[in-house]
Amino acid sequence: MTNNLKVWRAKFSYTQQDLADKIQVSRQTINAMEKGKYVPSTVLALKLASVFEVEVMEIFNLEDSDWN
Amino acid sequence: MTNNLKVWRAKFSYTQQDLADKIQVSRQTINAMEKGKYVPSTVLALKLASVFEVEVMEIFNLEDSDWN
DNA sequence: ACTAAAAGTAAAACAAACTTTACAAATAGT
DNA sequence: ACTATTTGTAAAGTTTGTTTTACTTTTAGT
Repeated sequence: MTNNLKVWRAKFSYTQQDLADKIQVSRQTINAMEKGKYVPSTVLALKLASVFEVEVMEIFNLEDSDWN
Repeated sequence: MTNNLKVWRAKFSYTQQDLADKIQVSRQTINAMEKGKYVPSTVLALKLASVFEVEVMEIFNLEDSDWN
């Protein structure tokens, strides 16, 4: 799975800390997400979509490898 | 967070096992999700959305309590 | 160049997702 | 009613998400 978190965050001029506060996670969680270090929970995905007012799929995308 | 998994699954006449196979998890994982026993990963949410060809938000919805 | 803010990273600890096995309860078809 | 299929549930175990603390590196402003 890939994500455009960094792009959306830039678009809103939020720091990682700003975004972390908004969705109530630690800054490291935001950082690790942007770095693709792990797959966040659906609640986090929905919260991010809510913050940026977009669909989840505009932030997160499945890769072919997710189906293997 | 709530979900309409059961409704979507019924709409497609899939058994829990069918759906489990499609998104490659155990049947118990599907069952537990439908029962709201835990929050699935974003990969699973995206796979379900893909199977049912809908947006993630048509299956999963945030509750007010998710923001507290 | 200096400084402050932001971002990257890492390890330890804890919480939660997900699997496996196994069995009981409910549902549907004949 | 009988049987097969489907669903519910539970416990133990493994894996992975998330937090906390802390330190280093990068970026931006003056």
